Amino acid sequence: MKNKAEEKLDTLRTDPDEQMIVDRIYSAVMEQKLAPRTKLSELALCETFGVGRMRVRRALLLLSSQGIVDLRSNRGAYVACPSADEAREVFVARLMIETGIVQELARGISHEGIQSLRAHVEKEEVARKNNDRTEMIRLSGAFHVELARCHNNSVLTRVLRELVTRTSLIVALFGSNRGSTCPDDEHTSIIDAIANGQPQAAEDSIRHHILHVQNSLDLEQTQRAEPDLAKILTGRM
Amino acid sequence: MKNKAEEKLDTLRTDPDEQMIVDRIYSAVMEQKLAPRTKLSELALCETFGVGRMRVRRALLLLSSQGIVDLRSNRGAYVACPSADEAREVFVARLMIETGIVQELARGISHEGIQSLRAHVEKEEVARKNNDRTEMIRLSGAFHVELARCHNNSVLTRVLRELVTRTSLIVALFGSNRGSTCPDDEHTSIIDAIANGQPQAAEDSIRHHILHVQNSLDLEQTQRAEPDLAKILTGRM
DNA sequence: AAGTTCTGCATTGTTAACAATCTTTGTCAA
DNA sequence: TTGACAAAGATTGTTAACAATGCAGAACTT
Repeated sequence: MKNKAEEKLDTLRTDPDEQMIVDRIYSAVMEQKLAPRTKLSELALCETFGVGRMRVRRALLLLSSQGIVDLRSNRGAYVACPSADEAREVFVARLMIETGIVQELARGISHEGIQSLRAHVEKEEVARKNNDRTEMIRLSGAFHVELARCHNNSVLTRVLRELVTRTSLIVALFGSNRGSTCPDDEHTSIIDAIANGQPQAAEDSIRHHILHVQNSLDLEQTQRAEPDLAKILTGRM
Repeated sequence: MKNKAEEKLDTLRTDPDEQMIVDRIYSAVMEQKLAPRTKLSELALCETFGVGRMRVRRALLLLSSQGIVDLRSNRGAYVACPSADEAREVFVARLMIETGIVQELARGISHEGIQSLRAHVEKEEVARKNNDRTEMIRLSGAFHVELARCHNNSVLTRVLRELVTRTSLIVALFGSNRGSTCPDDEHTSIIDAIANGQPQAAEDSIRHHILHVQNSLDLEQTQRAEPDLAKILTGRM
């Protein structure tokens, strides 16, 4: 008989396939390769990932439960298109959670934590030098998830990953001109405050940083997309 | 042709059936009617809710993505059984989010918000007088979700709902003797601080309150359940 | 009697066919 | 030309059968 201690915990909850699809779509959204309102047809995803329809549908359900994808009955899955109100909610939640995280990190972070954060910013600088826009966008968002990861809290990490991804959608929708990536020096100053054990400074830095992103957006514009298209195409441009 | 303005937004993402199943299981866990490790067989759920297997499986997938249910490959779905580490994560997250919420509520809450909170505590008192244990447990948790709802932030509300529900599981697993329900006066003092516009007092109250719950638990016990059972049944009791 | 292996049953996972809905295209009438 | 209507095609939603896995009990061996 098998030893009780050898109980297998290898029975993972979600199949690798499924998680892979979810992760890939997450990444694509974060990197702004998938724009809001993009249709995600089941057939296309099946072919792309080489899996059956069931897996795709489960992945889409998970994505929709996290606000990354909108499922419309009998009409398919679309990359989510957050409203201005939803956008504000996301920023409020991010402010609350991220200020809390950096405060606590400043009160005591592991050495490896600091190192991984510095290494991250290093990568950002490289991407900037190489003018690798996709990588820059990806790393800008990932930095914030990395902060949560340093806190060693899987709940907060998961939530923050969702919020950062939705922020990508929001920037794509409401960004004035370009996908404003986080300026790298702001990340550095956040790390410095944490490393120096200054909770208040860390909180101020990240609040300033998040507000900086939010203020670069135009969340007040009357309407979006749909009417634009209609007017542009019916009117004489 | 249909008017553009009449666009139907009625295409809800999740079918009512599905959401109903999820909600019912959520409620049952919150009320501690569903204990951790309880098996949720597909057949039983199909019969209970009178729906097909697909709906049940989708509901279970959603629940598992929120840590309420564990899906074990080829072995079925079980009510989640959080580890002590996960429990600590939940409390850390709750402290961070809830202190943030009450602080901001204290800086400005709508009149209806205060009223709904007071009404909620009223209900708790009634349940207490009636010795309605189930209702007391339910309301104790719901109060915290209600705080988030007053903040008008659907993201935070959803996260907090998940955290409160997982807390029910944690209390069921690690509670010393009984399902310790939140003492009603602590809720009242939180509301008072909010109503009086005292962010710091509100934060202190809720921190004290959450820590009170956490400290009533025994998160340090060496092992749980499984080994106990083995020893009890193999040994001569 | 204890333990091991084997067989049958129950439950879950997957697939494929079918049904329902939406979108598009083409036709017709005003 | 514009609008409405209808049919064809494509996409999604659902169901049911099948396959695979795990579990429990019986039979067998030592």
